[in-house]
This record gives sequence, structure tokens and C-alpha cells, in this order.
Amino acid sequence: MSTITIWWIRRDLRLHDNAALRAAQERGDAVVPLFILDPFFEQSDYVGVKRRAFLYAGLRALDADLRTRGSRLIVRRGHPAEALRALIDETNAAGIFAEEDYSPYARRRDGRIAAEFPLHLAGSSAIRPPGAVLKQDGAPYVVYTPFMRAWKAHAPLRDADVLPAPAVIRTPSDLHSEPVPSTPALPPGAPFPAGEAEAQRRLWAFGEANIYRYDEQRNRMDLDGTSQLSPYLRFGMLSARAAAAAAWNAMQAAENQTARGNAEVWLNELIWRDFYLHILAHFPHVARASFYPQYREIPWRNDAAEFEAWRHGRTGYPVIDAAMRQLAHSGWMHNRARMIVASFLVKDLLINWQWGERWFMQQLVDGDLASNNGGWQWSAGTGTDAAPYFRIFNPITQGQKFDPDGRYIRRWIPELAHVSDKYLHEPWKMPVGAQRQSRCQLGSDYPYPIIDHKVARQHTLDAYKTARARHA
DNA sequence: TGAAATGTTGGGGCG
DNA sequence: ACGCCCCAACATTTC
Repeated sequence: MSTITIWWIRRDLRLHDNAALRAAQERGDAVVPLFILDPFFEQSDYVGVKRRAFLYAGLRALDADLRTRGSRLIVRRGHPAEALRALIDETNAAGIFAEEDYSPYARRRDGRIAAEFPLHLAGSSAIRPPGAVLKQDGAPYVVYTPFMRAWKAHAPLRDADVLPAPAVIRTPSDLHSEPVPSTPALPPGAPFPAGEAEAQRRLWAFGEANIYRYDEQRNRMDLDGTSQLSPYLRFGMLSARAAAAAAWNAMQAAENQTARGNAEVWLNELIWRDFYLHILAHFPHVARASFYPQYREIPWRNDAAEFEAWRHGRTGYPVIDAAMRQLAHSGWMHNRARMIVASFLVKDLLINWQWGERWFMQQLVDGDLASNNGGWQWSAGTGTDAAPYFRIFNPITQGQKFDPDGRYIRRWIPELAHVSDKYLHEPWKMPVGAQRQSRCQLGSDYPYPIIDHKVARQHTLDAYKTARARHA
């Protein structure tokens, strides 16, 4: 008699380096690749159309990949416990195998499922799972640099450690599958084709060239110096372990110390991803509140009209507006830009960082609770290894430094296309003649700044000081 | 993975 | 020749 197992897919939409799939195959003669459309996510206010579309496209790609191996994707809709119960009734499956997921919801969900069903967690969305990198006394790290050192003290991952995709997957042929939902069409030229093959192609291309210039170019918003892999890592279309192995390979293959150092900086960014996954797993309260209690009472201004201007790129600060329009249009934002707009929302507009966190989750294709929350708490100065409360980005000088030719601004703000370099980062200084010449009338074509940075900065320093004093 | 304020130094203009 | 001031450039401190 043959044994059937369930490979429950959550955020591991891939066949390579998949420990849960491997375990399901080892324990069963036939495997059911299952994705559950969970109403918790289908209705969540923290999931937007762009990420949903990417997920659905990824499910279609995974189904196609499965079919080349004699299998197919089974999609069910409903609460996970009910969907699993129904499938076990139909198949008499002996076990459920899934990759571990660390969000508070996922852990609650899996805890309940494990109490009722034979759920086995195998593999991790992190490179090194939470608990694998701890201080001498067994406590988790809350500062990045010592975490990173301890993380690197473990053995490097090699290609040999990355599991190959199975050649054949046997799946019962008589199972019903819901169709993958269709989604509203995304803007033309959506920059992230979904799927494992695209992820592998990008990883390879990045490892051939830009990884060796990464440290020098990654902050330039006008260049494509980053890996652009975040959406694929978010849904596990790329294994984080495979990415780390590629980083180590590049470090070994580097022709000189400079190139090696550049590749290592990219590995450090992957370690940041692990760091925030670990923080969320060890301190789940960060999903709801500031990591440090002294920053839970900041006297926010929370002006709704200013929040609206920020969201839609109408603040009057070109670098902010370019970045916010890039996000709304493409579902992605350059990491340097994420830090700049976060600093502006929190420390210029003095709006609760959680408002920004939610907007990012609604817009980002790569939106991930751990990394997004970690990034926002870092920017707000409320979290682990946080930016100090007095670190406030100047949106003008940041633009001048990291978009020196203004190509990023002009790309996303067409009304500033003809403004000269002299005024591009501070268009409010244009005399009327320059406005006419550049066909950019301030106040009509492009807004005046909604806030004075210098004044706002001082106000925020006072507000944070008040919060700290009140708590002391 | 800042920025602004403040301090220091040194060159040049000038009386 | 000298002191004084201004200010740019750089360093340090502070937020």
C-alpha cells in the first residue's frame, strides 16, 4: 500500500533546496504539493494587489515547473485546518511537511495545526534558523554587528549544501484543485516576472558582475547596482541558502580584495535579513509595538493630509516624491530610498512609523513582516540596533549624494524633467524665470515643500527627547 | 547605513 | 611688518 504525504507550501515556492519537499518525498511514495489560499492573507489589510499578483503568478509558475516533473500544484481555499482536514480525508495522507515560518500568525497557526495533525517542519526561510545564532549565555543578539560576527563563525554554505530540485515528483491524479485567482492587470513593464527560473537567472547575472561592485554602487538610486532579488527571497522562489552560497562563491572567485569585499557586503545584507527574522521570532511583540518601551509614547503629529502627500509623492521634496512614486508604480523601492522616505515620514512629518510600515506592506512586492518591521523600527530609532533618535536624514543632501545626476528624480517625476541640476534637489529655490524656462510652475506643476526640514528636524528632536524624559 | 553646530587652523586681504 | 578679521576647509562634538 502506498503512502501519501503533503508538501504544504507557504513561502517556499520552489523545487530547489527545499527541505520540506525533500522530507515529504522521503516519507511518502506520492506527494501532494498544496497551497492554501488562507482568508487571513486574502483579506489582510497588510497585503496589496501588487504582492498578491506576484504570489499568484508565482503559483502558476510553480505549477508549470511541477508539471514538467510529472506533478502539479493543488490549490485549496479556506482556513488551513479545514483545508488540511479535507485533504487528509481524501488522501489518507500520513504527514504534512512544511518550511518553518516565523511570523506571529504563522507560528500560532502551525502550533494549532501541529496539535491536531502530523505536521513536520523542515528547513527555514532563513539561512541560519532562529536559535542557531545566540550569545554565550543563550540570549538572542539585539545588535547587528556582533550577531553578524557570530553568524559568520559558523561554516560557510557551499553549493553542495544546496539541495537540487527533484527530477520527478509523484502526485495522485484524482485531486481537485481550485484555480489560481486572476488579478487585475499590473502596469506594463511590471519589473518582477515571478518564478524560480527568473530568480535563478537573476542570481546568476548578479553573481557574474554587480556583486563585485556592490558596496560601491548599492546606494546609488539612479543605478541598478542591487540584486533585485528581494521579491524572490520573500516568497522563497529563491532559497536564501542558495543566495548565501552564491555570495561565498563570489568571495572565493573574486580577483582581488576589493572585489571580495564588495561581495562580502552583499552577504552582510543577507545576514541583515536573517537578523530581522530572528528578532521577530524571539521578540514577536515588535510586530505590534516599538521594541523599546521608551519610544511607545512619542507625541506624533499624525497629520492625515501630510500622510496622503507622502504616500502619493507630493511632498515637494524631489527625492521623497520620486521614491514614493517608484513604490506605487512598481511595487519596489531602492533600499537607500526606503531609508530616506522613512526618515522623512517619521522625523520630518512626525508620523507614527507604523503608518509607514502598513503602507509599505500594502505596496511592496517584497513586503515581509520581519524585514519591513525591522527597517522601520531602525529608521524610527525605536528598535534593535536602531538608528539613534537624533539621526535625521536631510532629503536634499541625500538626493545630491545618491542621485548625483538627478536621473532617478527625473525618471519618476516628469514635471521636473527640464529643471536644471542646480535646482533639481531644491526646486522651491527656482526664481520665476527658471520656472518658466523649465516649464515647471511651483505650486501648480510641482508642489512647494509641505514642511520646512530645518524646523521639522528641531521639532522632532524635542519630541523624542520628551518621550525619553517622560519614560526615565 | 547623518547632519548640524561648534571648534580649530591657516591663508589672504586689509589697515 | 604686524595684527586683525574673514572665511574656507577640516575636525570634533552634539543632537
